[in-house]
Amino acid sequence: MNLKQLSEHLGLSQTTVSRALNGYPEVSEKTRLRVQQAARQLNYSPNTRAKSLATGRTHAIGHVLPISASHEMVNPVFGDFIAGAGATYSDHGYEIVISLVKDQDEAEAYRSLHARGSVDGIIVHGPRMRDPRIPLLRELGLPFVVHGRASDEPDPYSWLDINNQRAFERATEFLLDLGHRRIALVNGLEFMDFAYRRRLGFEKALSERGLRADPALMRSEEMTEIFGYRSAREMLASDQPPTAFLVSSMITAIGIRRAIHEAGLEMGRDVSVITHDDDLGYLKNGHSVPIFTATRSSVRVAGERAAAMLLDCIRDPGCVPKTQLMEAELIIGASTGPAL
Amino acid sequence: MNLKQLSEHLGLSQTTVSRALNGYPEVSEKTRLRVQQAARQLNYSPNTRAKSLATGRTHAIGHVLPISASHEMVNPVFGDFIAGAGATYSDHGYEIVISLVKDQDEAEAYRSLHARGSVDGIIVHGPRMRDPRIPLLRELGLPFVVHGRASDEPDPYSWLDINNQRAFERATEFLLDLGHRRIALVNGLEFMDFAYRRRLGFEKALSERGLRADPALMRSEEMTEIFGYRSAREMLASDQPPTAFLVSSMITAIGIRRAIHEAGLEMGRDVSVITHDDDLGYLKNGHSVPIFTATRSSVRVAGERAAAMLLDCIRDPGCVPKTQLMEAELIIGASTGPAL
DNA sequence: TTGAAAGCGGTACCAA
DNA sequence: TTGGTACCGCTTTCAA
Repeated sequence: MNLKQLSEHLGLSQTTVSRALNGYPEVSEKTRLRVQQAARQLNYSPNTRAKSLATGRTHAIGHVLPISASHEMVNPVFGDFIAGAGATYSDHGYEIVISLVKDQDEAEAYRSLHARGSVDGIIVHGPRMRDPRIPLLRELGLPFVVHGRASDEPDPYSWLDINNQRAFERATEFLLDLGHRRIALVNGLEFMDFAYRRRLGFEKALSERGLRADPALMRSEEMTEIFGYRSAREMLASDQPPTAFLVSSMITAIGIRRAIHEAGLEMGRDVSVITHDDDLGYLKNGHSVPIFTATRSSVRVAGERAAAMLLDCIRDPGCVPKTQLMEAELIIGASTGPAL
Repeated sequence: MNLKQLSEHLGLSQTTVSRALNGYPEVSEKTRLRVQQAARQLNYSPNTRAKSLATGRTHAIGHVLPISASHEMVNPVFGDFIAGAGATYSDHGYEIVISLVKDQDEAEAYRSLHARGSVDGIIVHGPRMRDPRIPLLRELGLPFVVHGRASDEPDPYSWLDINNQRAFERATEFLLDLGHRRIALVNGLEFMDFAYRRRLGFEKALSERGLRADPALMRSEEMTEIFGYRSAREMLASDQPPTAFLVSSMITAIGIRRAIHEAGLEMGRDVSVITHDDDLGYLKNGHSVPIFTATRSSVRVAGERAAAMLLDCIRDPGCVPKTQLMEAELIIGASTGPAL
């Protein structure tokens, strides 16, 4: 059922039917009602492709995911982020288009997404400290919101970020308060902005107590499980093993748990582990309660908000860049969820 | 840059340029080369919306994710599945459209996706044992492949599934071999097909040793963390606590680990845990090695294959339904990844 | 081997 | 308040 068929069925012109369905004021209430009813009854939905060709709006948002050639896995927080964003989009009649792109030809992906006219706007995931995608998108004139930040980007742009620095600062302070002095930082690649900021927070907390970060206890790589396993195994085998681990990813934490286990140690008793992106934390010194920094539900909320920012920005093309910094829910000594 | 501009620039008709770019044989090699070069140079990409309006093909695949109103979280395996599917799609010039849908109005979502003409085919996620989506999609004539199966569906349809029954059967056998007799099954909702099959496997392994599943050790609910926590806490506090847990989701396993920890027990020493969907398993009886059923990378491969099946099915509209059963990589006593 | 022109299914301007 | 019609950017038939 298309517009032509519907209008013939009603004995009206396509114009009138289109107007009635899209809420234009110049159509009489009587006809509008008749048209709406018929549309519902005959199960008419306008063809999105035709609509976007005519209007120049696609009503679709692109999410471009860089996939590193080496491990090809998607960051697990992505699912929660997209769930939040998707809820906002569908409230406003937008679709999500996902583009998985090998990181070497990312710029090309944005260019082509724009040239082919398949999206009205873009959410940028996984920003680097200096990220060429930002000037590129600006040049293309394609509205975008960055999930995260690019510290070295001089010009303003819209972003929404978790306060990574503060989260790791607080987690470090917390471990210091418990008496830990040898705290390991198992971080992501530090050209990624979030990882850079997390290290800043870690170092800041230490230096404010007059301590210095020990390079032997700091690792930075792509956040795989094997990386966590190797890092923890090496550090635990050293002369001065860490008493606590601060970890950037739940996947990496799996490897760390395994190394701890293989070393004959017990988490929470012999070694403490705090993980970003929602995993169960284990603390020594009598603290058997879970610790998170950044829960899955807060990632979802981040998705909702980023999507709302982007839609605003699409609606008002002259809008000035907006920014939003969310504090991570660092839950210490509390429960993991509602109504426990 | 659109086709008209490009053709004017070349002094050719739109027809010829279109033919040259789409590999039609009737255009001379000389013009084809000239056209291709100009297209590259001027950064021309055909507008997807116009193209799909003209051809009736959208070159987009829909992935509809049912979101339960209660917890609104996306199953974490989805990210890996979509990564695999996306790789296959982009090799063939297809886009992914994600639709997040509250489970009550799912049927409507498929209808509208079809009526609005936004996809050429659909991957169905999270099938129930009897799933109304399958007859619906058949009726709509929209090509689809089910990720999973619907046991009660009488007519043939295309699916790709992990052998859930066999995976849980093997994991149960393994625990029985280690001497476990009180094994808990913490399962997903059993109207979901995968959960039903996992229980079958669990029960089969027990009954083949002349044992019967103890209802007190079997739970089935939506796979949240809190569900895992509560289930494990209750069972561990009973007169006859389990010595091992077989768990359907890495998220639920987080709650179980927490309950074990709070009970003053240690995983791998006092209690064994084996989790589906890639998490670290902890085994008592001297087995400190990791155990998985269904790794993240196998989920990725499942995505690749399901996508390939769907594309086949779109290319050949008269194709008969195809099916594919993948054995879960049940890794016991082996390493978690390559080159450990 | 090339081009003109009629769609694909809508929207939106202009006229009635 | 309604309808005719030109377009949006591409494909495809038919004619040259």
